[in-house]
Amino acid sequence: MPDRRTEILRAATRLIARRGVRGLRVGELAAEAGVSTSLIYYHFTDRAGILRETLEFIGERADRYTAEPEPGAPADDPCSELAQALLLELQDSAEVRENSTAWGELRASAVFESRLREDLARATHTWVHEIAGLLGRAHPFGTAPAHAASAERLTALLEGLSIRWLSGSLPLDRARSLLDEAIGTEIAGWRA
Amino acid sequence: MPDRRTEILRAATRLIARRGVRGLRVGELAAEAGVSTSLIYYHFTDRAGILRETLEFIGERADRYTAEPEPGAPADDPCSELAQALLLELQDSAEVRENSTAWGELRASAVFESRLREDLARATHTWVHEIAGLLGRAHPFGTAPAHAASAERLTALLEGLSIRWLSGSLPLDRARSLLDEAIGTEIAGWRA
DNA sequence: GTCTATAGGACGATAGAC
DNA sequence: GTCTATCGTCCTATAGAC
Repeated sequence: MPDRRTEILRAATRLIARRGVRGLRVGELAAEAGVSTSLIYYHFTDRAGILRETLEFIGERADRYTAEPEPGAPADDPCSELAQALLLELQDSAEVRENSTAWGELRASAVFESRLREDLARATHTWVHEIAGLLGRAHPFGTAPAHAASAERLTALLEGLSIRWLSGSLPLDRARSLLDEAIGTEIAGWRA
Repeated sequence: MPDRRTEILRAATRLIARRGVRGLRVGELAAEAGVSTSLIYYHFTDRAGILRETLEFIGERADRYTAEPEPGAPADDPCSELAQALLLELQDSAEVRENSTAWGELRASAVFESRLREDLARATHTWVHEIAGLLGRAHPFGTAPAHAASAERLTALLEGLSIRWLSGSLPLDRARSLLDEAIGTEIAGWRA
């Protein structure tokens, strides 16, 4: 039973994914959330504040579905568990597309708004750390710095492929196979 | 001796790099270019048209400094030539930073504006093709599809690292070393 | 906490002279 | 080709009732 505030943040995420940060209109957000414009300003200081809090919201939501184990798949092998965790973000489902689009928007916005940067860096670090943990379980003999470097490369590659997909420069299945190969290459690198 | 039109495009690139596509105001662009607002509308159809043409401009300019051989360095080895071509885009110089920032902005904008997508896909393809060509010279025995895949991965990784750098989630030297290692890994993959 | 109504300003785009 | 002046709209934010 989410409160109004959370409903507004959810609506903001949907709207940012649909129209972009630049296209987010406070009035439109009110309509999407089914409330009045002034209620938005009751709950948030201003438009920039909405953006900032939406980032946190997206960061938390992204953590949730990355951490969540797949219900249908067994995925006992930590190596394929890693592959799944990353490939999960390159899927043409409404939720993933929405999250990826919104995430990309906020990443791009942070280049120009310093207030967003700190939160974004923290969320990024958390994500990289999670992937590094999976890598550690997939290959326990690698060193922690090597896992960290691989995790940074793989997540940065994923973001790069993701925005190419969303901006129409790369078909989804091509992005998936490129990422899949990169995962293999990173792991193979340790065995050498 | 560039004409007014080109001056406006240059000013647009500067401004997009400074304030983002979202922050580009036609009036501000006029001031930056030292002309009147209405002259902008004489040379371009509307705000979206300015954005589209600025993308082409950036694409051409990026080609130019990627293709250009370094004046000081010998760089006979095609392998280090490749590394240079990619690492050149992760440098804290005004020109690179401006181009990378503007490129990232237009990439992000294309997610929501279909008119931008075609140009962007073409510019991306050209870039990937150039890098694939360098890979072909660095390792003539690899297959063309393998070169293409590596080029796509490396350029996508570069874009991912670049925006993390620009958005304050990754220090520049860290981004450089991560990319450097990835180049080594891609090339090592063929030898195996 | 939530609404209606509106102030106040910024911005894209155009008209028309030179 | 380039300017000055301005229109009309859209949008953020607030005032004030309930």
